[in-house]
Amino acid sequence: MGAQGATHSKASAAVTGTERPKDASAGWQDFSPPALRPALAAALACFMENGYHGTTIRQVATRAGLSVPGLYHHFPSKQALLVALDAEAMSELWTRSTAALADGPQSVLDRFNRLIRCLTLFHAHRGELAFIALSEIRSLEGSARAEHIAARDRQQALLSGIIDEGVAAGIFDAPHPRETSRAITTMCTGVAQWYRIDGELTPEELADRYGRLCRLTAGAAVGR
Amino acid sequence: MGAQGATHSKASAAVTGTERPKDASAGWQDFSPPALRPALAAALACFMENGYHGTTIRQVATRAGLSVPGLYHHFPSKQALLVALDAEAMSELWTRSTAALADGPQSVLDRFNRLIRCLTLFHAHRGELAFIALSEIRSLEGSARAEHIAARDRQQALLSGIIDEGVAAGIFDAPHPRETSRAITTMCTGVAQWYRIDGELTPEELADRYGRLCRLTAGAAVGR
DNA sequence: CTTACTTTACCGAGCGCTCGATCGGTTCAA
DNA sequence: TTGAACCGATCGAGCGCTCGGTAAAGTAAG
Repeated sequence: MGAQGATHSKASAAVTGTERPKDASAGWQDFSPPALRPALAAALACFMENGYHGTTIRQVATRAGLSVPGLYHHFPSKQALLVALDAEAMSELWTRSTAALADGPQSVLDRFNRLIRCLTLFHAHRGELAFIALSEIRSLEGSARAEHIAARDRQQALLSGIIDEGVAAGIFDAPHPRETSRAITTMCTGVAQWYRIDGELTPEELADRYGRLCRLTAGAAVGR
Repeated sequence: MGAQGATHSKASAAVTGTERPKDASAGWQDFSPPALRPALAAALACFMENGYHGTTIRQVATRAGLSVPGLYHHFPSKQALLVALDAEAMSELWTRSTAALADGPQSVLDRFNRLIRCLTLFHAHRGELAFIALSEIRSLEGSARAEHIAARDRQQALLSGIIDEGVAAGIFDAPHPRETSRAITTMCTGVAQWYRIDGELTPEELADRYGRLCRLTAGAAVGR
């Protein structure tokens, strides 16, 4: 765990260009508006189809209904599109995760359940954003990659901290907490790779099922 | 290096010739030689660093110690390099998995344990190959993509079939076998994303830990 | 053992094209 | 009158790929 204390609402609204209620404690389960600027939404769709290097700025511009210079009016480079998408993904997940942890009973199992629910809902609702942020790390240039990795480690520490707590308290039976935590993270981020919002399960149903699976994996008493 | 006697062979002629022992039932846990032709090994290294679209033919050629036309003497196109790597990954995993299932006691739990062990060992030892096969699906053109997906579904069916059996037999407690099977697959393939062969754990230690995690996730009696 | 021919393995040079990015504009609401 | 929003035309660099060749090893008839 680290000491990051008072890092509250920052540049997220500036990134999306839209104002959002941003309740600090509640609202981490609300996912109504995608809320990406048109150029970013177009870039996200293109990156999903062909990857960052497989996408041309002409494709992004066409998808955004712009000419190439029109696109460059909003973003200075192709790389900036990727960096903005990545920052949006990481900051939204962090904001929601910390809100979920703060919102409700503070027992280890309660916080574990809410964090798993948050991770699952996020990767179901924001699957494309999460997928690009995860799969295009190596396309991030210069300091952007280091910043992404720092954000990812900080995020990962939320879960592994809770698991360590749970093991110490005897709530979880996990002889190798590192692998347990990594496996659970992988399960949840993996949702972004296959879940479709128009499939059989709602994100909430999925979150319930994954909650149970993750408790099992962590060696907790089952429940539900 | 290698003062005398011991024949730690370079064996590049045999490697290029693509002959392998091919033990039918045992040997699915043996992972000694990477055994890729030089051009393929170079392509794999480049794709790992920059992805398929982010890699140039010139980079692959340089890494293989060849000129560009020299590389094209061995493979007809950049796409053919990717297809060959993908086919190698999928067929090796399939061969090992079916061998693991056939090799030993046939109870549901025994087969489950061996398949998980096989999946974990493969993704630990052949992480780069598995990672490219998983992450560059969308870079496969034409029928190659459909063939990859067919191979992947066939592979996935091995695990989900066993889980269905186990649920029917009361060995596993999994009210939603589809999600359980998908979660376990994700956990095992995820190994390729973070495991380093020179890290703290040997592949065998990792396989033991993941075996326990997967039994927990499937709702089996724990063991070990 | 020579000679003639084939095969394998490669490379220097460069083709046609597309890439990300830019320049010098025009439009239009405030 | 301004400045944000936008575009047609185009740039140099670099892309995947190919052309025409060379050097060496293999093959086999004379």
